[in-house]
Amino acid sequence: MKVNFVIGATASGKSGYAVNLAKKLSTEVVGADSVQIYREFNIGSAKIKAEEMCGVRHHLIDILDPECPFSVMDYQIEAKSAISDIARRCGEVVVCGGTGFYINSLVFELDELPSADAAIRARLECMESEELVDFARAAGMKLEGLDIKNKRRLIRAVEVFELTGKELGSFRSLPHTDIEPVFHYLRAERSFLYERINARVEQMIDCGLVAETESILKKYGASPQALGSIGYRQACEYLNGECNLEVMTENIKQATRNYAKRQETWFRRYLREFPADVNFINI
RNA sequence: GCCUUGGUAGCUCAGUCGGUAGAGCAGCAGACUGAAAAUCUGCGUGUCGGUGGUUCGAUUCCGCCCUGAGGCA
Repeated sequence: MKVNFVIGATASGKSGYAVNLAKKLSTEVVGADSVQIYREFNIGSAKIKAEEMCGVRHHLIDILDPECPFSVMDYQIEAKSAISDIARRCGEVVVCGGTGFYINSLVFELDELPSADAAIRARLECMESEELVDFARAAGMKLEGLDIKNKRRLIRAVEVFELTGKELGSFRSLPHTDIEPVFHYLRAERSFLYERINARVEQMIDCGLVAETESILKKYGASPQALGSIGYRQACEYLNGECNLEVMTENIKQATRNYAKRQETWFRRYLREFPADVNFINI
């Protein structure tokens, strides 16, 4: 099954491009964005507005309440089902988003790993990285190939080992799914992209990012995982009195630029595996 | 005009009891299997403000000049 993926760094103009492409192909759009999944995270996630959809139906945007946990596996299940439904009705499919990890789950199968286990994570979270390494060794786990300085990954690896008795690396099979991707990669000079990001952050703040964050905090507390994402995290710091508005603005711009760079690193490497299936669009 | 204090990496600053210098951030490059807008890794030559002097050797000590900040008149 052929699927169009509209990808690129944040603020590269994916949403608008995807709407146009979907209109041309008489089809619908599936989001691939880990924050836009959530209702109420609108301004800070640069979620497409109803009027900007121009009548094109969008899937996997606004499907969850803020307090619901969500992971790539959940994404894969939901997105695959939406994709086959759209393919059956419209023929073509457009997926659009900047979460490379989610895109990946549609192109390569995820191995049958256990899901996150809150109790195990809570227990491991209390340890320092070095303690975790000793703990894993003592449990008989092999550590080669593991990024032992990355606590979050280390915890995941130990979690998988405790639940299955096998190393995370031993699951690595990653077969292709039945999706044949065609990538539309939006790209720009780094400095130009950074200017667009700076301008968009100013816009988000003018449009009420702080008020949006405050309202989410009021309704759900600080626990929603998306509150840790760019924009919301800094707005929380501001609301906690940790910085003033100007510092918050600069911090959001900075974090967004850093993120855009990480996205480009991901996509650059990723697209090397599909040299014949990439349509480069310079913005 | 005088006094004090600063001028070192793109930015904020450390340091060299005289042997030409290093952190954080930025920037760049990279990793990525159920938290991924997350998490983590690697990369540091710059007339040490200018110019004279002392010295084998000065960014470091001394003189003068330029310049920022504060104070006294």
